[in-house]
Amino acid sequence: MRTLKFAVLGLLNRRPMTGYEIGKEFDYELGQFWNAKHSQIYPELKKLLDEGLVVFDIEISGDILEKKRYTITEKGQLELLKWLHKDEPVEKTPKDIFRLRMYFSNNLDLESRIHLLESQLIQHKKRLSILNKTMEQYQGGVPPHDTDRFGDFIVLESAILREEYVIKWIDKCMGYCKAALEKEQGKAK
Amino acid sequence: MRTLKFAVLGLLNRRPMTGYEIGKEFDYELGQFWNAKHSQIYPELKKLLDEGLVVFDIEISGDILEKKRYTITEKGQLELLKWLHKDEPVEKTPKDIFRLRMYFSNNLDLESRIHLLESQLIQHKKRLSILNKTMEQYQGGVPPHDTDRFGDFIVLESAILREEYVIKWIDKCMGYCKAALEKEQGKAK
DNA sequence: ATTAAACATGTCAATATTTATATGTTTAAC
DNA sequence: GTTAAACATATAAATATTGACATGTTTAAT
Repeated sequence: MRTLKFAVLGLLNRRPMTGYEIGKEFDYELGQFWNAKHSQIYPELKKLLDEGLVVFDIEISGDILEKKRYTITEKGQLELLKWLHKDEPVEKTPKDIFRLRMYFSNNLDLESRIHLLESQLIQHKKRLSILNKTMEQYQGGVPPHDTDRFGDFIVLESAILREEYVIKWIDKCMGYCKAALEKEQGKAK
Repeated sequence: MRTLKFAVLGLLNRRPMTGYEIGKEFDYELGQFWNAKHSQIYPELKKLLDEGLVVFDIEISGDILEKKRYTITEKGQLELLKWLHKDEPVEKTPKDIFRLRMYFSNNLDLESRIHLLESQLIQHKKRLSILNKTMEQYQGGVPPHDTDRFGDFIVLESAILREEYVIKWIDKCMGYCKAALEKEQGKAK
């Protein structure tokens, strides 16, 4: 349903941007829940332009480099608002390769499983610590509800809670595997 | 990286199945983290057949209906095992339309936001209650680590924890919006 | 001056996924 | 006997996404 369309419109509604800058946005807070490569962004911008939802100005950077700075049109804002108001049913849960792997993990010996879980745990803890670091800038509390910062803040919070849940789950799995391993080793004695 | 290939191999490694039955599997525990439509499954089975990773027998059901029951080959099992052992880096977090919407939610009035959050909350609570119901069958504790049930159990647990985190997040967002609304109404008085 | 990293824009091919179209059989309920 | 739901297989078209190819400029460091 062309979600990228609305991701781009939403970003341009914050401020005019070039395609490159839109791509950069996916490196920050929003990137935790949406992203696209430049090979998808540029064609999407072209489409939005054709539909009259955005316009662009050429900006010269340095001597000759032409940057296209896109601005959302009134029509674009209207479509964005309409989309934002939509009360759509919860999506089906997203695909997750690691869980798929764990679903079949009974085929792995316990040591391999523990190794895989450990590796994921380290990475998620690292990710969480980065997210927590990012959260430090919000010492002043929740940003005003009518500013862009509000959106930044709540998705960051979601990302943090998400990592916490994943870590909790991995810990549990690790507990099951370690308990089984000890039981096996006890029997072996 | 053809993840569906391994999802199918993993399922066929549990027991021989028809394409239709593979599709059904995505309705249960596994469906929380992987799924595919039959229009993707049948071509995938054909590919696996060409690659010698599965074989099939024709089974007659009723008078004439031919069912193709696929079985994983030794080669298929080897590939599956190799894939299961792979220690791959954590994926980038999956896309989520509702969070994208909330990211731009500063453009919505507080009432609309609360309405959208409320709608999501109800749906997630319902989903959680279904998952908890499913969990009831595991009264006997964690299934043995070398059985299929183990996989069923841990992904179900992950799904439950996930819903709990989402609900926690939505509650927080709702709290922010309601607080802001009260503050606004206080000012209006 | 040189160089590397970041900035900047685009297309193309391949892969993945969804939606629609197509065609039937079997089973269980009425 | 009829009917509806579930079972069963498959292809085609459209959409979404990724990875590779292609080309160049600007900025900051050395």
